[in-house]
Amino acid sequence: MLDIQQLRNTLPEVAKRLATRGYALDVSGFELLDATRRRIQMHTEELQSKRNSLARQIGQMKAKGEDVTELMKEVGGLRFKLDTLESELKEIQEQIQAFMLSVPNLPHETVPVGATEVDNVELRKVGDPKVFGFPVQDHVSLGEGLSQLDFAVAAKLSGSRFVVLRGAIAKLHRALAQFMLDVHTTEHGYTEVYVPYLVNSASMQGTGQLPKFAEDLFHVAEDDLYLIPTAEVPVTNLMRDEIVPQDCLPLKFVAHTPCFRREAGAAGRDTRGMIRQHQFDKVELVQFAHPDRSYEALDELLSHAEAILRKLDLPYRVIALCTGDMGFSAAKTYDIEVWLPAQSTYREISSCSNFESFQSRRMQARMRNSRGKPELLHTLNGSALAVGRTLVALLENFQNEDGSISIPGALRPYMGGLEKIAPTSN
RNA sequence: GGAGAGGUGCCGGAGUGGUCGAACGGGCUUGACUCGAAAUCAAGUGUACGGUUAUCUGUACCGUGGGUUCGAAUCCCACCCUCUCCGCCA
Repeated sequence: MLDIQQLRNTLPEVAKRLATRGYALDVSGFELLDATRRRIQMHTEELQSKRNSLARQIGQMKAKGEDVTELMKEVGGLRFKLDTLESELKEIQEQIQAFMLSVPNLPHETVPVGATEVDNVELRKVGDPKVFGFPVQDHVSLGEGLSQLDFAVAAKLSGSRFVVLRGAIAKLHRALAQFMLDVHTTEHGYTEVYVPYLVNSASMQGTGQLPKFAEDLFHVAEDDLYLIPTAEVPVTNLMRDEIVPQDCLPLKFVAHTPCFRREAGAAGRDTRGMIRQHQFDKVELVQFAHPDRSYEALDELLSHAEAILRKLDLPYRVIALCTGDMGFSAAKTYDIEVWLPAQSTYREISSCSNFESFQSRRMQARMRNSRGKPELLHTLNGSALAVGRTLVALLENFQNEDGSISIPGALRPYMGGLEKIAPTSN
């Protein structure tokens, strides 16, 4: 949520910046709404003030045993008018709140301006795509060839966009998550947290999934709880309605969780394989930063995600998303894309964003600043990494001609020393 | 799931219809004392939204949402959460 003061005071500039991400701010609609609100609010508060002072007088006079029928009559006359005004005020404030919740974040000034992903800017490529001396297979045929990746049985259990892993590949999947958690906690200074996978609507609103993106979420109607689409939701909401001392910043958390997404708008996209599933695991980094230092924190967080790919010897590139391609809540986003040889392309494996105060304003996540006043802090997060897609990348990049998979050195300690996954591996 | 207790400011904790935005204590800030610190003393210290603007001022907020009343932290209703006991249970 944007700062409503900023909207009032610099409406044309805000509209212009939002236009760069393809969002048409309803300027006149907002102006009308806000002007109406102001008029009703002033009128309401004036009458409330009058009522309060009369009520106070009645109390004082009654205490002295004086007659109050005149005053009672006067205050009674206010009542109907006040009831009407108060409900009008409430309604318009709800409208303004709904409006504010629907406006996306302002792009940071360093974000490249553009309409779609073709305008994204590649910042760097790291590692060279390996040249294979044989026809490469994709992860589906590799995994099914090893009888360790099973989409058919998953469809029987749950439908499309699910997978069952078996044997060494299931273990490799687990190893990846353990490895990532260990690197972030021991080398990058993150505190590991274990969090609920079901959250309430206030949490979803805090990070921006609600109210606009309900169709992307799995909702348990009976309990009005949502399955988390990313650990960002529960971990960021740890600080909802909290005020922390500024010297404890930055707060850095890492969590490994499953993520659940309905993929409602993705019909027909990435239907083959593990790229786009209803359920996948992710190791997520979340930082709460001082507002003056959140962009340093973003660079740092990005480097933490990259570190995993470097340690795994996976070729990747880093992309700065353009204004039109960024998510609703982000002020600036870097994507990391990993090389997938079977598709001869880079595919997203991480997304690292600074949300500035967009989420913290919704959540009222604050710090006490040097003047002793509460001030919104900045929130950041990034995948480090999406476990399922990392598994895909490993299978494809470390495949051998015989269909076996070599295991990168960094993961062998987590695989009981196993160097290669062959059809018989468990 | 059943029974009981409770949810108040940064924290602890008073407050059962009227000047309560809220006693008291702690914390924090500033000042005094001190070479400095501690201790002590004094003063200050909620959030949000308006109006006016270096000031001052109005309104709202005591788990959430309704209701009663001239007036609600205080009374009524519903819901949420926490704790204790019982039941159940990975």
